[in-house]
Order: sequence, then C-alpha cells, then structure tokens
Amino acid sequence: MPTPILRLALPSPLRRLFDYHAPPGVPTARLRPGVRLRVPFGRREVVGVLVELSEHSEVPPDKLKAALELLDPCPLLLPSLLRLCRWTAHYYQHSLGDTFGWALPALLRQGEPAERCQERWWHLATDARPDDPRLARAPRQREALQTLAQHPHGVPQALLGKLRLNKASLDLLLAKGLLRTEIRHHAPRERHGSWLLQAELPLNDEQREAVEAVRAGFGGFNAFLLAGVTGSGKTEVYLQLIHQVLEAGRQALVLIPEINLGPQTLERFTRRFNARVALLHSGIGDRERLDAWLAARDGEADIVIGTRSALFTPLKHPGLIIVDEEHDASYKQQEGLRYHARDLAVVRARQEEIPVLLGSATPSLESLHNAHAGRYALLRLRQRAGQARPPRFLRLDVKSRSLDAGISPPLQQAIARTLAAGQQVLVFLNRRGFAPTLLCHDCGWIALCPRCDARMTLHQRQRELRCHHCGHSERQPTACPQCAQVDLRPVGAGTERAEERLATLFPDHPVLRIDRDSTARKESLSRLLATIHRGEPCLLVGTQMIAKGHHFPRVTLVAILDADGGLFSADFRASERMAQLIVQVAGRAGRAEEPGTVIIQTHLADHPLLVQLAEQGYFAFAEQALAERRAAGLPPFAHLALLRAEAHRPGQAEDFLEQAADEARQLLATLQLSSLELLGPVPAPMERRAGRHRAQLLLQAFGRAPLHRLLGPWLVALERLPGTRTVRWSLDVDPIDLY
DNA sequence: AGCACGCCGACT
DNA sequence: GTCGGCGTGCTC
Repeated sequence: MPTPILRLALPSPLRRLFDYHAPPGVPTARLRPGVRLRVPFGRREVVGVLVELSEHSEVPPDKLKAALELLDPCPLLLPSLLRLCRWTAHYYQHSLGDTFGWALPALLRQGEPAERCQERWWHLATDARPDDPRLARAPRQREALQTLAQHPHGVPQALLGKLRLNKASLDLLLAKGLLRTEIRHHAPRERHGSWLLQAELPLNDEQREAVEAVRAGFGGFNAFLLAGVTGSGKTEVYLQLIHQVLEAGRQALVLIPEINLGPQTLERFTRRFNARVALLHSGIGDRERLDAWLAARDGEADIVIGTRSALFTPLKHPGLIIVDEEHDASYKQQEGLRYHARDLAVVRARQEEIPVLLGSATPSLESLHNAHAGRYALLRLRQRAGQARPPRFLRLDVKSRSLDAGISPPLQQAIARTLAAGQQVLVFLNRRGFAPTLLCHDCGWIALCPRCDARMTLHQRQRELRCHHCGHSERQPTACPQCAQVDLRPVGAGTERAEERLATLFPDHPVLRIDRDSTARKESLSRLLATIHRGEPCLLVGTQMIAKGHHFPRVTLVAILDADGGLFSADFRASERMAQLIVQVAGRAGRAEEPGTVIIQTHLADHPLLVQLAEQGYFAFAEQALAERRAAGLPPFAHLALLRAEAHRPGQAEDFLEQAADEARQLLATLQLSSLELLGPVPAPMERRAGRHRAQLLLQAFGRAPLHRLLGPWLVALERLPGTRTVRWSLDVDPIDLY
C-alpha cells in the first residue's frame, strides 16, 4: 500500500488544506482523520489537524514536505465534532484550520497532549535514609526527607507548598537518588446513586406539556422554541428534561449568554443533580478548560454548561442541547469566525440526531419565524408562578416636556409615590457616563473623538472625555479649545447624570448605579446587589447590565428613560433589541405580590411597534415587526452577508469593495443567480473608527442556497484581489448588526 | 496570520 | 552609513 498524502487544516486564514507526507516511521494505520500533527509551515512549525487522506496531491512533489510528528495516538476529535467544524467553516466561509482555533481548547491548539490533568507525585526512594552522610551539611534537605518519610503514599506536586517542601531542596534530593517521582493520571470520575438530590418542583399544565413535547422528541432531531414569560418556570422545564436525559444515560449541553450567569446556573444544577457538571465560562483557565473538554468527550461529564464557544464541546453520548436566552446577541461572535452559537446548536442537533431547545421570554424574530414556518415546535409558558401578575406598561409622551437629566416631571412624581410606599424603583438608561455630548454654548464646538467619527462621552466623576467606540480618553477641558470661552455644557444624560440628579431629587433614599463603570472593580456588583436585596426603598439606575439575570423582587416601578433609539435607528434590528430589553427589564420587577408598573418615556408614543408592545405584549410586537421585515425584504425573510473593509487611507476600503462588487456581478452572471442584490459599497455608518476608514458591501438574497452558491467562488476571487494586504476585510454571514 | 525580503526617509 | 516604516509574496 502506497503511503498516502495527508491533507491538513492549519492555523492560518488561508481557506484551503495543506498536503504533507506522513512523518517518518509512523504506521499508516495510525494516521486517521482527527489526529493532530506537528508540521513545518513556511519558516515555522505549526500544529495541524488531519482532515483527510488522499492517494495523490495536486501540489508539485518538490514542494511537499513531511510532517514532523504525530501528536495523538488516536483521533483527538470525534467524527461528530470534525463534521460540525467542517460545516461551520463552510457556512461562514472561514478557514477550517482557523475554525479549529476557535473550537478547540488553547492547549490542544498548541500541541499539548490530550490527556487529563496529570500530576507529579514525590516519594522517598526505597533505600533513602534520613542519616545519609551527604545531608550532613544540608539541614533543609534533611528536613524535607523527614517530611516525605511521613507520607508513605507520596505527596502530589500541588501539596508541596502546604507541607513547606521547597522545590529546590527536592530537586537536589532527586539528583542524589534519595527521592523518586511518578506521574499519576486522574482516575475517571465515577458517579453513583440516584440522579436527583432534590425533589422536582410540581409543574403547571403548560410546563408539563412542554416537558412532554420535548421528551416525545428525544428519539431524533427535533427543534423546540420555549417561549416563556419571566417567572414562568423555564428553568424547571430545563431541569426536568435534563433529568430525563441523565436517566437515559446521555449528556446535556446547556448554552448561556456571556454574562455572569455561570455560577448562578451551576448552583441550580448542582443543587438538583448528583451529576458531574462542567462549567465553561470565559474566566476559566486553559488547563481547566482542557480537562472539562476531555471529560465531556469521554463521557465523564454529564452536564456541560457554557457560553458561546461551549457549543463546540464534544459529547460522547449527546442527549439534548439547550440554548437559554436564545435571543441574546452574545451568541454571535463578532470577530474572526463570526458564528452564531444558537444557529449552530440547531445544526449540531440535526447532525447528532438529538433534540434542541431554544428558550427565551423574548424570542428572536428569527426563531419565531422558524416556529411559524413549522421548523420549530412552539411551546409557550404564559402563566407566572405563584400569584405574580404581569406588569402594566405605560407609554409616557415626553414631547415638549422638560427633561431633567432625562427624567420628566410625571416620572419624578411616580418615583416619589413608589418610594413613599416603601418600594424600590429601577431606572433603565442604556447609556453610560454623565452626558453623551459636551457642547460649547458660545461657539457650538462639540467634543469629538480624534480617531472616530463620534462624539466623546463626558465622564464627570473622572473629569474625563471618553470615546465609547475606541477607548480614547482625555481630560475634561475647562475652556472651549476653539473659542476659549468657559461655557461648556453637557448635553443629554447618561447613567452618571441620572444617578446624580436622582440623588438630589430623592435625598432620603439611596441611589445605586449599575453599569460597566460602577462595577469595574471586583465585588462591587455583588455589594450593590446585596444592598438591593435588603429590600429597603431605593433607586437603581443602570444600563442593560440590570436587564439580565438578576431578580429584584422589591422593585415595583421600572422606568425606561429613552425608548426612542430603538424606533428610528439605522439598524434594522434596533426595534427588536429595544423591545427585548424593555420586556427583560420589566421582568425584573413585580415578581412578588405587588404587580409592577413599567413607564416608557418616548417622543414617539404613538409608534405602532411601541403601542403593540405596551398594549398587547411582546408577541404582538413581534408579529408587527415581522410584517415590517417581510415588507422591507429583511431577515428572517431575506438572507444577508456583509463584506466589511477598513484601511488607513480614506477611499481605499471603498475601492476594494468596488472591485469586490465587480467580481460579484460577474459571478452572478456566470452562475445565473438572479435573486441576489448588491447594496453598496457604502461608507460604514461610522466612517472612521479607531483611526481607520471603514466601508461595507451588503449582499441580500431571498434564499440561502443562491447566496451560498455565490459566496464560495466570490471569496476565492477576493483573496486574489490586489490590495488585499493594505485593506483589512472580513465577511459576516448572517450579520446581526450592520455596523 | 506570520514571516522574510526589499526599498525609501531621518537618526546615532 | 543603518534602523525601521510598510508594501509584497509565500506558506503544502
């Protein structure tokens, strides 16, 4: 049998595989797809993944090199994961090697052995004697030897410090042959006994129907959209389904958004189940992540909980995928491989022939559309647990009303009444800082970012102007840099200003601000939350940080200071995001006996979307918004791909995109694709950002198939275009925002 | 991406 | 004289 050619995916943006000869002396039988190899690549060495074997290579024989080393005795990647990565790379038009870079734990990318945590154990050598003459003048070594003598089973490396054992002394003892060390592997974690640690909660009819429906779909691929209002007990549905999965001897994968929900979710799961739970969040260390990855792959983790990238965790016995808060934008990666973990969860479930459950109180329009089209089964939970009643929504028209730090007089009165009744108030404003604009009242100068086409936000507390787009900051000027007058005025209000004003208006009550600035220091968020949970009347001011995860049972009034941004933004998803945010913020309130009130300040009180949302609720809003999307030919009725480009010189990015558009037009003609439209190139909504000039080209198609028929050959052509080195460009398939 | 090569401006 | 800016080419 001739030695085959190895086709490898390498960590490179190049969207192709690279051919190698087998490394010398490695039996062909061990070269199976999914193993890693170290190979020479250009002038360096990299770790690649064997994707396929071939009899022949198109590459000239003098260019072919041999791989250096086989890194895995057997395939590292389960065939199912290999397949998912290949699908992902193809769908998002990304290099397969780089896709592995996003999908695999860092240590595996670097070529570390795929082995569970190993530990070095230190033992006394059999013939070691405490009175060895060589230790006469080495009291520390003698001491160390005595300590180890008390541990006949040896001491693991990690415990050396606790036993006051000094590594230097031990190394000297080792060199003298008085000690020996041994590498021990962790034994597979065993699990015994019943799965439940805690009785399951009784379900209401809707919850029971939801559990039954998903359970009936356990046999194969089935997609479910669990749309449950806040407090309707979605988590209990998850838990009971996971129990069924565990009983069937299978594993559950639970995706959560990228906020600090990990510990909270983990706690609920470990309280309920006697199960091995792996948590994969962003703060986890490389070693820990690899251990969790391996445990899941080898069937030694029963439940895997994690953010976006956990979607790529291999599972030996997959049983169910749950995507919690499926509407959350953090499931879409916004750099490099721009994948959407929710969409890939559905793809993975289909590939692995298991059910997938998407849950949200405010489902994305995409998922609702899929439910309407019959692709997902819609499961609704309308009843709130206990006696909790849904909040009342009031639209407060602030047209021609004076706003005081963004707060209208009627809202001030409502806040005063709520505090007087001994209850808490939540004020939501999705804008950090003191004011979004600093204006000279004499000459009209505005503080602009030197590197972006954007205004700088005033952070008065720090006496700073900051750009929220590139991070640039400078000292707050005392006089106008243009006319030298000293009448600089902050215009508009952010959370810092609202906080300050509310503290003046309601001096008898604490005002707590929750945003990225106020919680930057560790522990400060938990301290703020502890104050709130004490329950005394107070005011909370915050950005979307307060919309997620935390419950404030004593809040009975929620004020949305500014809903207008969601109603006339250039971004077609702005209204959907605004509605989700309003409903999610509203869901924080009125969970106890008192029903909550939500006051929405707006200049567009009669806007149909806002009326639907306030009067009929999120689902009516969604129907209205879907009708608008259909009429405008926007997702989910159309499919988009956005080619972004940026360059240092103005016009360069647009020139590149102009060429890209020409290529696309030619391909559309040759491939006879007609239902595709090219929109642009146009300058990005913020043309200059962090000193780079940006432009974009939008592809709009009414079917996914024609769009993807174009994308493959188009990217091949783009890679050959001149100027590819001076212009940074990237393709975003299914973009979630057009910025 | 990463790395090397090659060609023009302002420094010890 | 050369250190270093970034344009260009290549990676099996």
